[in-house]
Amino acid sequence: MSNPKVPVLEPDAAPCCPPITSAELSAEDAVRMAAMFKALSDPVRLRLFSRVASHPGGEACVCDIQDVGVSQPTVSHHLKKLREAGLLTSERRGTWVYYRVAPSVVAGMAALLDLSR
Amino acid sequence: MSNPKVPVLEPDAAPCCPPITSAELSAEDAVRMAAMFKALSDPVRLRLFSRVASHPGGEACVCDIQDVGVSQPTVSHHLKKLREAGLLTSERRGTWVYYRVAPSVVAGMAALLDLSR
DNA sequence: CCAGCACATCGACGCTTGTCGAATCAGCCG
DNA sequence: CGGCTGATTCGACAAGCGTCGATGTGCTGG
Repeated sequence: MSNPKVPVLEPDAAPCCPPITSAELSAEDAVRMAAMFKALSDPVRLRLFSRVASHPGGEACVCDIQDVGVSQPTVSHHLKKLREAGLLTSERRGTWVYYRVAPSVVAGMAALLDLSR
Repeated sequence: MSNPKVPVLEPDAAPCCPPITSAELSAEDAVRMAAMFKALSDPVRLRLFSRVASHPGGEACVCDIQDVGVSQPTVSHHLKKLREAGLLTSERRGTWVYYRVAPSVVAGMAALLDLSR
């Protein structure tokens, strides 16, 4: 729509939405948030995300996490999806590419699901 | 162990997983959690879920939330998906069917995404 | 008992998505 | 340079998903 190559969210940590119990989502917010949930809606992607998130130092090289039972191009494909959704960021350092989670974006999803507010 | 319709907010909150930063998900847990995220990965479903969650009294009749821009069978289809994922429960009372959120399940998803632990 | 409302199911149709092998790009080192 | 390893992109294909109209089911009221 507005911008074809920028992912769903920007770094500016705008938490999108209050807890889902306090008010219903607008159609636009629903589209944005659904895109993030969609990024985590595949078991392989969720495992990759989990491996990055739980990796010591907060980042992981592709070579460290790619053993999830699918081919290496498929891993790359899924990491791209997570990147495009704004949940992961990547950085090339020499031969390797390192991924880390985008904390604010994930925190926004968690806040949305927090029913105790 | 089966407590059919008690609106518990129980230690049943051990359904799946610790925060995703503490350890990587197993393949089985990834499948289970991915199914829940998938249920929220469609904008229409997310809006329906949002409307139920934010409805006064914690429950909503289909007729109150079905105006989300798609046909009535499609709404029914999406509510079924949310039910099958365990995120919503339904109960028929007379002519109407009321939906409400399953708090422990949603709390489990939120806890998984809680990066600050 | 029948008309009507609320909701669910069915069958069909496009579009999207996950997956793979092959090819390509990007650094490193001998 | 030339080969090697790590990672992404490409093209293709089957399966899955969202959507609809038509139809079915359950309940209420006349």
